[in-house]
Amino acid sequence: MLTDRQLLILQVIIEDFIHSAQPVGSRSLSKKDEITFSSATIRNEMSDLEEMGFLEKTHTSSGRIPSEKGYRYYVDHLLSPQAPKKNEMKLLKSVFVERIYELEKIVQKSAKILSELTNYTAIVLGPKVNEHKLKKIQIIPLSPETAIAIIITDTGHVENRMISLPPSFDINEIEKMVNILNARLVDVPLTDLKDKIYKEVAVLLSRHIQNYGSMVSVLADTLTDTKPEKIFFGGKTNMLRQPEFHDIAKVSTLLSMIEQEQGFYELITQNPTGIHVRIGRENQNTVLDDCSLITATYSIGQEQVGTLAILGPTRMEYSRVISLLSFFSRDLTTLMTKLYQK
Amino acid sequence: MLTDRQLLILQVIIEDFIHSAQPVGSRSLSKKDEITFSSATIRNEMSDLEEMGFLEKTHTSSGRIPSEKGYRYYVDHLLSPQAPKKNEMKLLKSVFVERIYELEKIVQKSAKILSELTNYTAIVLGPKVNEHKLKKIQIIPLSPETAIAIIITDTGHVENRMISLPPSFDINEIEKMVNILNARLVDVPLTDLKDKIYKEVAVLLSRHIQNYGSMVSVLADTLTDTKPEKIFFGGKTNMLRQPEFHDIAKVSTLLSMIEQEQGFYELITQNPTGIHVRIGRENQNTVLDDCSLITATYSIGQEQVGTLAILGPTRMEYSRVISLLSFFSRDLTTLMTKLYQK
DNA sequence: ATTAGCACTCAGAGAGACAGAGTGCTAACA
DNA sequence: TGTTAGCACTCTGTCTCTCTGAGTGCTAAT
Repeated sequence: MLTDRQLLILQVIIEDFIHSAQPVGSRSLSKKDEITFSSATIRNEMSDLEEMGFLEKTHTSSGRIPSEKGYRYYVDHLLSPQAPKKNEMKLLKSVFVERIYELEKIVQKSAKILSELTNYTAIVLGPKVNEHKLKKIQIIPLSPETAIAIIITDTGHVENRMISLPPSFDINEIEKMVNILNARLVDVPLTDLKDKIYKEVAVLLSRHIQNYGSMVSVLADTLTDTKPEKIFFGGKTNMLRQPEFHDIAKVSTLLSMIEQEQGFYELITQNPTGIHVRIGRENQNTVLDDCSLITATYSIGQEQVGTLAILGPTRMEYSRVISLLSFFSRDLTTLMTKLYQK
Repeated sequence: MLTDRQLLILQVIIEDFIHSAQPVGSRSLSKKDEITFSSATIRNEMSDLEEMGFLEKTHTSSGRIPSEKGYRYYVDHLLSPQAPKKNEMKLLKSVFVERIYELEKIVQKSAKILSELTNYTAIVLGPKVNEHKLKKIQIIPLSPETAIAIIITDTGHVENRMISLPPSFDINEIEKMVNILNARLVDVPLTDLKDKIYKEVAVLLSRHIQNYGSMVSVLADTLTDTKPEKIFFGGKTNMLRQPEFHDIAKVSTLLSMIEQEQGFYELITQNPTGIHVRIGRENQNTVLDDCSLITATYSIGQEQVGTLAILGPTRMEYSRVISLLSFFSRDLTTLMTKLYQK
């Protein structure tokens, strides 16, 4: 439906606009090497492209800027994947050379590097904790009424939570209880803990522990109230560098949304495996009307565990970001699989 | 050296400017209830105050704004402490009514509430971890080469770190080692751990564990590489709401500094106990030239453990913020003392 | 010592002019 | 018939000018 020439023009306009942030006019286009025809011809084609909804004008006699539909077409059909440059690769790999083991630290560092490399905001969804299996439970009494429960998963994730002991609870029975818990619950996925506690462990505890009743519910609550997967951000204020956000009123709601890290969980987990691009209003959130979000997933073995995302203006360097994300998610998957696959 | 009338004028100008963010003119001043003399008189006094360095003009025929020296004088001599309002008090107290036990969560919530109450950026320095004493060490093997070390302090702080086991290390000896460590190191302040490991524990380990040498250094490194006290922020983007920062160029370096949380540790730990105000260039940091920082300390028992701080424009509601901080730090001290004092 | 009055200053808003970059349309061209 | 040259037109951004309002500083009167 689009001629080759129209495709070329659309592509060049979008790529020009991505770098200049200025509406692109026919005359400046005609000067480019890849364009061999005159500005008048370009004007005609532009006019057609506008009619079809791929381009827009900011005012009657301005140059053209891509519409959301234009970006969408560009992303779907015109992208030329470009391998990251040497020095970019080096920076990417730097996440992996340091000997870091904790999942969360790797994830955090990833967010930092991705944001530095792109100059956009990086959002990385950490590993899904509750699909991991229990390695060990520890309960350490602090005072007659309080104790710390520590849960260690097979992926090296440690979570700890204060619990208040039931008043009737005999502190000396903690060790006994912990033994029972460990004997029964090791290798159980975190999601199944609650169930298992009520179904199996409660009975056991009742045999050995006095006043076990209230303790069971405290335990069950504590152990299953696992945090949702943690989100890490990098370059939260990078949006300020984009010329389209040089207006405080516009950027401030966006920045507070980013600061509070709210709503991003749903936003970046909507997509299945692979790389996905959501442009402007496709995000279904007025705050993000001028933003695009690119998401990629990473895995441990076959199991998808997390998401990488880059949030930038709709005028985003799609091909660069997509390449970076696809390289990075592949490397991250390799690393994670090596480190954590059973 | 300043007459009562000059003091009154200075105070009214500052308080007016704090609320309006506009230069204050003689005529608008003369209309205020507390001012009984004419605008011409005020002009004369203003001129004197300017000569003495307490006021400034933005241009030759503008109204006056306070200088740093003016704010300083105001903070030192003219502040009228005002008790927080009922609903503010209620919000303040809300940190304490929920049954949260972990120090860090209390601290984090404090930052949030302080920032919401003031509309400025709150910075809260968490408890000094390494002055706390070791309650328990756990080492849990994950794979033949890696294990997790978990350190629990008497204040309920849990830290965990992956360690890579020396290749020659026999995984079955971990339990033995942990027992030795716990027998020797419990109740030792975190700061003294390294010393104690080399001086006392190494000898013991050498008797019971093969290849103890490399393990000792791994342990010592791991256990003493404690993070510095953690800093929590609230309202990181609140600066955007201040009219003096309605210019992106001005605010963006400030915001990135806040985002990276860098440099604030030194900034807010400079002061001894009590409430301190640093105004504009007193902060010794060009990025903060237009900002003021108010710090307060809180304690557990007699031991000072942390700092609360509010970062705002130099045109800050000093008296309100100071009152809030002093109330809050007192309450926080009470709570922490009750919860954690031995 | 205080105040009224007046000349002066400056920022900010609004109007008009102008250059530059762009468009759309028409007519000529290959 | 598709392409191009040419021209009239449009809109933005910038500059300048003017005007107003809010302010000052100074002087003379109270």
